[in-house]
Amino acid sequence: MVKEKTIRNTNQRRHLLELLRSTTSHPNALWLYDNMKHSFPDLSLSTVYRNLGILEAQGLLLRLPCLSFDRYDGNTAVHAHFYCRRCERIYDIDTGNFEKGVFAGHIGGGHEIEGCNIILYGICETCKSK
Amino acid sequence: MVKEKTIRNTNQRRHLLELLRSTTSHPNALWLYDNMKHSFPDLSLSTVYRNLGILEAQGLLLRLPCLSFDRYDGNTAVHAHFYCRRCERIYDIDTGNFEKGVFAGHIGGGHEIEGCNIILYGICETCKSK
DNA sequence: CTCGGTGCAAAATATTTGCACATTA
DNA sequence: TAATGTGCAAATATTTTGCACCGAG
Repeated sequence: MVKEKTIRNTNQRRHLLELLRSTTSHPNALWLYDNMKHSFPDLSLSTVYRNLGILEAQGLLLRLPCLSFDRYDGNTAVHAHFYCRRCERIYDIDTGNFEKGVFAGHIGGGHEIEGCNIILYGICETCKSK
Repeated sequence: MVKEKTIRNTNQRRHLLELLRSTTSHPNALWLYDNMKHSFPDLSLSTVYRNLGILEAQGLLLRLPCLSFDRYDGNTAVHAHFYCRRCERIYDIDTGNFEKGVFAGHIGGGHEIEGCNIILYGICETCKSK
């Protein structure tokens, strides 16, 4: 048995989560840092990053996987991607007409939707069979 | 009328696209750079980045928006996101039971799917009405 | 011959880590 | 008081930019 680390309840982390819950603006680490400076003048950005990581691991927040771009695909047809969190491989997934549902107005509110990215994640077939 | 820039057809860019089309591994810029070094010993990483940008603008490749993480959401319920490419705001989108389709096995191949991120993009209601 | 493209170096951006000190339980 | 957490500085990692030269059209 590996001993679990005790997670302490620090002011900084509690405040960070409250701040994040008080807004719907999906801020980044820097915004959270700036907005905590009033209450914690000595706050460090690394503390924000570390606590975001901890809160994420506890399932208390979501990290949005959608805005920083770094891998490329020569296949420009509409398709989804499956990301294996074990081997980090990315697979193309044929979605058939699944995306159509999006454009058929099932979801989307009043926004003008130009496209849609679907990223599935989990453990891939290859890793599962090991 | 603004004069369009002529896009030239350079060896590096042609080769880059061929390389990207020859693989399904969704490489990043560095991988592409490394694999082009044989043919272009003097190649620079910036050239790779610049050409990826050009090819993307031409619709000849897709940039995957799924692996580098930098914005956070205090709402941990299952929901999708809408990203406005004009104002860069992110909106929460209630998808009702839309995601269920994913888990119902409509798509996914043989992989073990743990979750699913749906990111819509376009122009938001507010920007549209300006 | 002209202007877009390239390589190089430096800058900008974003995130992580090592370490000594502070704080929680 | 024994870890865990924090601030700071430095290290990483990734992408962008300035500039002089190169080369496609």
